[in-house]
Order: sequence, then C-alpha cells, then structure tokens
Amino acid sequence: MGFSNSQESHLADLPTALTIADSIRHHNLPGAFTEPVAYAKEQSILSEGELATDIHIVVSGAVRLFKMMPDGRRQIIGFAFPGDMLGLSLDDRYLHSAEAISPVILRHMGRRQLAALLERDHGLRKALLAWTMTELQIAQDQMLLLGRKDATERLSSFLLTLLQRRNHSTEDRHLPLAMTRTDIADYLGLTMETVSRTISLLKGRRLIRPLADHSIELLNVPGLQDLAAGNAITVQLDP
Amino acid sequence: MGFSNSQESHLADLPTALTIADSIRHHNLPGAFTEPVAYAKEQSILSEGELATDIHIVVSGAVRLFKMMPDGRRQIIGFAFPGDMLGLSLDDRYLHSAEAISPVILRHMGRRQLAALLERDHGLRKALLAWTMTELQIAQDQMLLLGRKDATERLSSFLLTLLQRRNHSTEDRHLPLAMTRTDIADYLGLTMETVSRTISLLKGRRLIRPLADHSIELLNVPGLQDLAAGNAITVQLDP
DNA sequence: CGCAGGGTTGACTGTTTTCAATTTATGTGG
DNA sequence: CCACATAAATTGAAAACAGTCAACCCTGCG
Repeated sequence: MGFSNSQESHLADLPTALTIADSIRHHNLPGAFTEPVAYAKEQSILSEGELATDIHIVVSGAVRLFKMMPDGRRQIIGFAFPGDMLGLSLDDRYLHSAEAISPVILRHMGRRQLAALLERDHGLRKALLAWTMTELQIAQDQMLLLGRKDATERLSSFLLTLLQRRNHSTEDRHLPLAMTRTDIADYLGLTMETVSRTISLLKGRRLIRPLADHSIELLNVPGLQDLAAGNAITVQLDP
Repeated sequence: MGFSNSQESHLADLPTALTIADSIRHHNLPGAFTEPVAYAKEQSILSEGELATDIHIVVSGAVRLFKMMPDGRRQIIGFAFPGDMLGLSLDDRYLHSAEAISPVILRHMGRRQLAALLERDHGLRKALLAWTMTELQIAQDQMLLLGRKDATERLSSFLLTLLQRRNHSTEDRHLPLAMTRTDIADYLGLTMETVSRTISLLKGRRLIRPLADHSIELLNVPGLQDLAAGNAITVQLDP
C-alpha cells in the first residue's frame, strides 16, 4: 500500500526491509493465511465502513485503496502490490475501500487470528509496527505532494517512487503502469486530463517515453528528480 | 500530532484512547523522561534530516510539524498539543521539522532508551502501535482533504477536527486557535489569503463567529459537517 | 470489422493564487 | 499607560494553473 522515496532504517533493530508477508513467512506461522483467493479486475475487495473481518496479503496483481466522498469524488490513498498488506485497522471497520485493478490473488486472515498471533510473536509485532510507521511516512510525503506540488512535480514524484518500488535493479528504467490515467489522477489529486497533458509535457521534454503497452521508460532520472523536488529552474526546456 | 474525525477502537484490545504520554505515565516508567524543557514561541525543536536522537512529549503549548521544499514551500503535517508525541521515526533521522507556535514545555527521552523500554514493556508497544495507526488514519483523511476538497470544505473539516480534539465536552463550541492563518493555510494546502477569505465566507453564512482573541465560535455545527463532507448543496445561502 | 473504453488534445471556464493596498492586532520602549 | 512599530489579517483586482466540456484518436477484443 503506497510507496515512498525514503530509505529505511531501524528503531530497536526493527526488520523494516521485509514486507509483512515476508515477515509472516519468515516467522513460519503455520496455517495463518487462507489458500489463495482470486479477484477479477475491477472487483471490490473491501469497502470503507464495512466490518473489518480480515486482513489480506497481495500474492499477485495490483490493488487500489481509496476513499470516496458522497458526490463521487475519489482519493486513492495508495496502491498495493505483491507482498503488501491491506485491510488493517485499529477500528472494527475498514478505513478505506479496496478494488483489484488487475486480476489479483490474495490470501487473507481473520482479525482475531492476527490479534492472537501478535500476542504470541514478538517479531511479528515489530514488523507490524515497522510497516505502520513506513506507511505513515509515505502518507506524510504524499501530504506534501498533494498540498504543495504542481502537476509536473506530482507526476515526476509518482514515477520515481513507482520506479523505486518496482525495480530494485537500479539500472532498469522501465516502468510497467498497472493503473489507468484516472487512477493516477485520483492518487495525485488531479484530473485524468491533467495527468495526460503532463505526461505529454514530460515526453516533449525527453524526460520519459510512454510505450505502447501501458509502460513508461524514464529517459532522464536526474531531471525527473529535480522536477520532483521542486527545482524546476534547473530543468531546461528544449525545442 | 494531527487530529481526525474518526472514532477509536481496538485490535487485540489496544489502549487507543490513551495518549502515548498517558500510556507512559500509566505504565509508571521511572525516570524515562527528562525534566520539562521550555521552548520560546517560534523556536525550532527539531529539523527534518537531523539525527533523530530523542522523542518528545508535549506538556503544554502547541507545536507545528512540517516539511519544507527547497524553494520555501511548506506543508504542515500536523499540530501537536499537550499529551502528543513528536520526533518518532523508524529512520535514524527525523522525517519532518517541528517548531513551537506558542511557548511550549516538552519532556524528552533518548531514542535508545525508548527502544529499551519497548523491549521490556508489552503495554507500551501496544500503545505505540495504536498511536502510529491512529496517525496513519489521520494522515489518510488529510490526503482526501488535500487531494479532493475545495477551500470551504477544507476549512470546515479543519475546524470540526480541531473542535473534536480540543473540547471533549460536546456542548462547548468555542475554539481557541493556537495557530496563525499562515499555519492553517500550510496545513490545508491553501494560501493565507484564501483561508482568510473562506473564514469571512463562513462568517457571512453565520456558520462561525471569529472572536477578537484568536478564537472562533462554531454557530452551526451540522452545517459545517455538511460542508466538510462535501454536501454543499444542503447548506443554504442566507441574505 | 466495428465497437467500447481508455487516452489525447483543444477551447474555455473557474477557483485559487499572486500582487498589492489597507485595516486590525500585538508588543515594546519611553 | 500610551505611542509607535511591526506583524497578522482582511480585502480587492488581475493572473495562472488546473478543471470542465467536448471532439477525436487509438487499441484491443468480440
């Protein structure tokens, strides 16, 4: 769920580099999760306000997490990819909705069962705290983006955080975009049209190259980093 | 740090109703915090990127937590009031800066000491997880506000969350505002001028009454709730 | 082959920003 | 305690960036 630029570290040696899924696997918890469950593209996984019965782990595919306003405005809170968790809340109701944006496979676990596991497993508690703090950090970076960045800065930041999340090999500048322009717009607090125009703008400046298969090649990562940070002056326009 | 509309509950009976300060007091941890330290209005408490040596608890006063961009744009991430914690991060560096917006008294504790306490104290771990998840929830509500609400909706939401945070007696509609218009603007992703204009607008609609002493009386809470939720249609303009 | 959904581009509108002037608070020193 | 200086807040007018409405294009799939 979500992603961020920030590097990770530790408070009391928390295993922050691992996903929650890794952690649960690593701690070898028997039968904790159900068998894999498949969801079709666009299918709803959980809804804000519903009783929070389960938490889910993404096995494959991509999920959008979002909040809606009564009149249909939507804010995407984050995207969840394989290894990410969704459905956790302190409350007994879900805090946001989740839908599959591609065919998705999930495993889930009852809330009470997770609570029981947490009581027993110290390492899992640490992993859960680390996960939550990482999500908080990501959310706060997103607050800066939504409150203070313009469209170009938002899109550059988005592409770079996606890159960081997806490609651990630093040389691969090739980004498959699982989500539509509308999803990107609802994540960045823009409209579909503005996202499309901004992509065209970055393409015109030779910073990115949109490919036919819903993926984008990042041609100038330092340039994008300048834009994302708000140093627009240093990026030269070319004819 | 921050505040939200959402009611609180429990995952595995976490003591979420308590602040971290309450929790630490409740668990009767001897000598954990230093003696109170005073900060003058506008004084810096900690800075983003600095080595995160300590966490702090607000004893009195109010603090703003924020991120800056290179060109001076500022996003306020949240406000901290008595009982709130600041300076916690997974990373070994602070994730945002903090400044006193009034004369402030804090107590602090070394990072390593907190880590040691956490190793020993199960209840404290639960409290810390609960605190972090509550902050995450608040941040996600703020993402919806920053990404999708207009100026009137932002200000109404802000006033209502402040009310909820400050007045546990539900009948007192009187809000002391510790922060300036500029602070409010930087929290809501607006400019000072727009905040001022929007306050005038709500005043003209008899929804609020700004008083001389930097406080605001909420004259029509249901009306503000409609606005905050985005049901602008139901709020009638009056001459 | 043609339809439907997603995407791009254009022209125009509108909300918020920017720049600027004025009024109202706040705080300090005489 | 008043007077001045300075900061905060309000209000106005103009500009800008993103939004809206609309037409068109592309692509994948039945």
